[in-house]
Amino acid sequence: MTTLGYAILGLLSREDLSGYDLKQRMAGRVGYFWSARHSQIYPELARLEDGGYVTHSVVEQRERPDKKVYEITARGLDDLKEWVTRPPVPRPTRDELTLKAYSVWLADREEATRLFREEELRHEEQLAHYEGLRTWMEGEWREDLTSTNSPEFASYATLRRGISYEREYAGWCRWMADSIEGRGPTRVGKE
Amino acid sequence: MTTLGYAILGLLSREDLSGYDLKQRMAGRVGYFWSARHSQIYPELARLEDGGYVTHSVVEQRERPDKKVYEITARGLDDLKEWVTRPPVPRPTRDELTLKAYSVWLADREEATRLFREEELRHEEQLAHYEGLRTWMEGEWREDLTSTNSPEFASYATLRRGISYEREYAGWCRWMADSIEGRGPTRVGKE
DNA sequence: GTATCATATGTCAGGATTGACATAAAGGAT
DNA sequence: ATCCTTTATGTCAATCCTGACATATGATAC
Repeated sequence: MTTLGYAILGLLSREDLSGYDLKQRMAGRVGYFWSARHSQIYPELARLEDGGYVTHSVVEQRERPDKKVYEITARGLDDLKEWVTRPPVPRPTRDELTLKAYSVWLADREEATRLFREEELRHEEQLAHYEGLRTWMEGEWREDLTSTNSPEFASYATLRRGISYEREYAGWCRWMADSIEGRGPTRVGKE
Repeated sequence: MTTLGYAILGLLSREDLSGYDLKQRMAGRVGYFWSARHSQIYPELARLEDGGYVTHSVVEQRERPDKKVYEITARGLDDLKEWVTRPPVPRPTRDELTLKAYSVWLADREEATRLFREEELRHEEQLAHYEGLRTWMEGEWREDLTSTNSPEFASYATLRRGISYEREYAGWCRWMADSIEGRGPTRVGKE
């Protein structure tokens, strides 16, 4: 079973979805840290059905084309549960911007500053978006977030990761831009 | 030109290296955020030489097999410089542990706690290792780090990213483990 | 009427990456 | 003598993933 397979099962464990629905959720991010195109999703659904992890039923619609709605099986749910706590095999982190930083000493000062300022902005914007979601979740899901065995807690947990990830990334970009610009890093709090 | 190609050029811009040397440096990490196996490096070197980005000369050794030492060309260096400040096409972040967190509500409490504690430890250890390197760099390279157009600054910059990345990741894992364990997150400073 | 858009499902060629397989030279250990 | 390790260079099959191609329905816009 591939990681993508588990990503799909993770979504189907919460609600029944069509391939198109899955695509919508995975185009952005599943819990913000996995993504896939529909060209990968449809074949994977077929494999999952082959393996008995999901089943589908055709739903006829009046105002749209028919769709196949997928449902997770008992077997699929068992496999998903087992996978969740299995230690992931560490995979190398690949980050092109950080790789660029390794050769930044060769670059034009101004262009390099612009690059890291732009990236800082990108991550600040993503962070602001996530913070909005967080406020909404903390208001709407106050009760659900007290128990860690609710899907709401799990969604909130991945969002927390998104927030700390974007904050960290934006902070490093700011430090880079400040350093290259020559102003010396701006201190915001300690470190 | 592939990103791997630029990773190799980034190393060759600092010193001439053989395929084997490159493998050693990329097995760990190039500046900690790119990696490759030798099965990818050797063909890529051939492509780079084909494109005129590098040249090689055979160096005979007495106590070891002969080796091909690669050198970056003027063309290669120009291309590398241009690439450094070109905005990277945003690629989706894929993180299996965070994906697991999205389905953690299905998991056994104890097993999930153990998982995130283990991962916390892994990242703490990596962080400690990086902090050691940082102390060494700040002592050894005090002067070089004042100018951002030195390779030492670039190495230091990627290390900074490694440090903040690991600290962020470890912190999130701790929050996860604490939350699932039921002790409620341990506050360390604010946030 | 026709063009475009959102819904809906698929295939396929090609590139990136991994893990296994393969060879060879020299040193050190048993 | 034989085995193991390090250095050194390569190939190849399989997998993951992207981007392009392909088709169909019904709604809305012009």
